[in-house]
Amino acid sequence: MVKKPADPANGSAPVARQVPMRDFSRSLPMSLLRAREAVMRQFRPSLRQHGLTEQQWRILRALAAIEAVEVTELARTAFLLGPSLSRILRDLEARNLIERKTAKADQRRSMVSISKEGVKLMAAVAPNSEAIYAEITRRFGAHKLAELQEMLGELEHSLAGLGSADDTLAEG
Amino acid sequence: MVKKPADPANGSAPVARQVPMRDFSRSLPMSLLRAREAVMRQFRPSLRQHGLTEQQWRILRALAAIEAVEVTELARTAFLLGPSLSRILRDLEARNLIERKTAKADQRRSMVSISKEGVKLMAAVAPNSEAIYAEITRRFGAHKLAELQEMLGELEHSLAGLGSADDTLAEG
DNA sequence: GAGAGATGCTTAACATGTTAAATGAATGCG
DNA sequence: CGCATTCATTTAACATGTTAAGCATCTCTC
Repeated sequence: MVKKPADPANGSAPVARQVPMRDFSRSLPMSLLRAREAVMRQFRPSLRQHGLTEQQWRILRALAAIEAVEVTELARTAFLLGPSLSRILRDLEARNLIERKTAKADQRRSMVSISKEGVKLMAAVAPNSEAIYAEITRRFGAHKLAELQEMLGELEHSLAGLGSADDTLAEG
Repeated sequence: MVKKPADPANGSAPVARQVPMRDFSRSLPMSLLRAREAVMRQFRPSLRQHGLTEQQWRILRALAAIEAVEVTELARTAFLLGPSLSRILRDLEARNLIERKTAKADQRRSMVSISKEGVKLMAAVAPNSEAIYAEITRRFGAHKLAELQEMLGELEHSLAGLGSADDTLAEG
């Protein structure tokens, strides 16, 4: 089952290599994507057993650390866009894992907090998560892990304030 | 607009801190997610102007380097799951950016290749992408960028062969 | 060479990412 | 006060992530 090296007399397209670019698989976005997937692959099965998605878990974790937050701030904390968060909160509320009540001062704002049931669920999941994280740290090395996160933070920082406005960088 | 430090007489939930975990925002998955988002934010506007999503662009790039590939191998190369790829190929084919034909030897396999139009589109987008990548490299530093990718690769490697089977790591 | 199982791809169903528009409530200004 | 504007959140619409199921086709074995 070895592929033939080429076959220019194909009829369709000896098209390749006409658009020179970096090796695709070594681009920074791909490296980041693959690395993150490798990490998340470790957590997903455990979360799944508790009926939680990665994003739902992010929200519960964010909520566990505080009394209550506005939706907008929660979106920033959990790194989710408003519409995604809106849907997820609807579902989490239906499952009684969170509670919502509109703020007194400003009727537009909605204060979100984790429920008693939510806390129980977190208590059930957290040990697994911590164990998995510990294993990842052990395999990769605690020092290197800290170094990596440092670099990721710097990368983020060095790109801050670039893609905000509609610069004339595209479509000549 | 400063949040009150606490308000235990709230009625709902002085729930916080009952489930001790790492600081959420400093977890490895979050760091990777934020870093990748910071990078992709730079590319999306340019791609969007050409009516391409990030994933569609990945596929075209992967196809530009070869004559033709089977769908399964393309999925591996572009790091997409089968179902996602299937849908995207359907759309790209409808836009005449790719071509498909079933393999002679094995009727199950479908060989995918980029079309002439696809090549033209790539030629239009590639310069922008390269310019953006160059700017990112300039800002973050070429050396650090290489170092980062090296570490990401190591992370991936160190986690290879962990989350494959359904270990008894979860739900006691 | 016929049926059991494996393989390659697609479809289905549900959850999220992403952008635009809608809704409802606060704010500013005449 | 009346109304346009702004703001917080939700809804809508489309694309993708993710798992499971479906459908051909191929392979292997008897």
